[in-house]
Amino acid sequence: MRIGYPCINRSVGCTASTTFRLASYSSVRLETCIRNNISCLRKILQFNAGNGLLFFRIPSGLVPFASHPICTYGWAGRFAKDFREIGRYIRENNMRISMHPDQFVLLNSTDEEVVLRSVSELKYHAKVLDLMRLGRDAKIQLHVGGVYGDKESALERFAERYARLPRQVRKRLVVENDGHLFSLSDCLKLHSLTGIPVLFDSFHHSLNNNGESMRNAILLAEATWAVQDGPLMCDYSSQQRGAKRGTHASTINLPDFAAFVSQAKGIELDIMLEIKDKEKSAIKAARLISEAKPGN
DNA sequence: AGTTGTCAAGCTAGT
DNA sequence: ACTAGCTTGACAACT
Repeated sequence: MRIGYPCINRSVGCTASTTFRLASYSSVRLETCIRNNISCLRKILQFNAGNGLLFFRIPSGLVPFASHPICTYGWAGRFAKDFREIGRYIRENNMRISMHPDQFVLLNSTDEEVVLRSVSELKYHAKVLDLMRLGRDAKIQLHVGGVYGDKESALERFAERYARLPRQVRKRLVVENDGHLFSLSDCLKLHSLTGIPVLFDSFHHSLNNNGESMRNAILLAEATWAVQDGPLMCDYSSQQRGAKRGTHASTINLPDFAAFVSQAKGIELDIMLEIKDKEKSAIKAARLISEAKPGN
């Protein structure tokens, strides 16, 4: 079981997703920005390795404007060697990687333009992982998208468009249950239509479910992952005490986390902690896991 | 130096 | 009609 956190590390003193305004775009500006982001990504991965955190979500903003028409700069060639080195570091340390395109990526939109932009953005995400030469277990996670007034046809549109995606994208794409529209059972329906693996978000599941127990839900999601896809990926968060329902906790509640892990007993999975204090909570969780392991 | 309006992109639910 | 929320605030113009 690998433990990780998404995108931002507040200890290393840099971010791997610095950006700039479209209005001030230039290839020089972009190159500088990418160089800084890549260098920070290295630092974060080293920090993670040193702290037993082997699961990380690479921010979508690593290469700003990568899928925008303004970007004609050959960043993939220019930074090919850097991506390869980072990929080697990831593999040598047995790390797991995910990416999560932002809310504008909607495969099932009723607007064809939105779909086209979404596919470009997905290709960019796949390109980053391919440049790192990561295996098929490095995943791109997406929500189903909007309902557009009819959930069944929204699911069908996703399935149709998934089938037509380039292989490089399709082999990495996984779908995640969300907290108010598409539940685990909706995602499982999508899996039966397409074969797409289902990334299980435990917090979303607690907000939006069809009565499945936590353990049963984990088992159902786990069954959608083929061997080549790697172990089941899970997003984990807990409710901030006293805050509005759906608010992520500011720091990890270890007893809650231990209870979740016990629900997954005997199931191989990697867990990403969507908790506001990021690596701080992840380190606590990873320590809990390694102390619980016999022989450690 | 610190504050604040705005930033490529979409949709839903709550107010 | 407007805004918060979503995987993640930060850029850049202004005071």
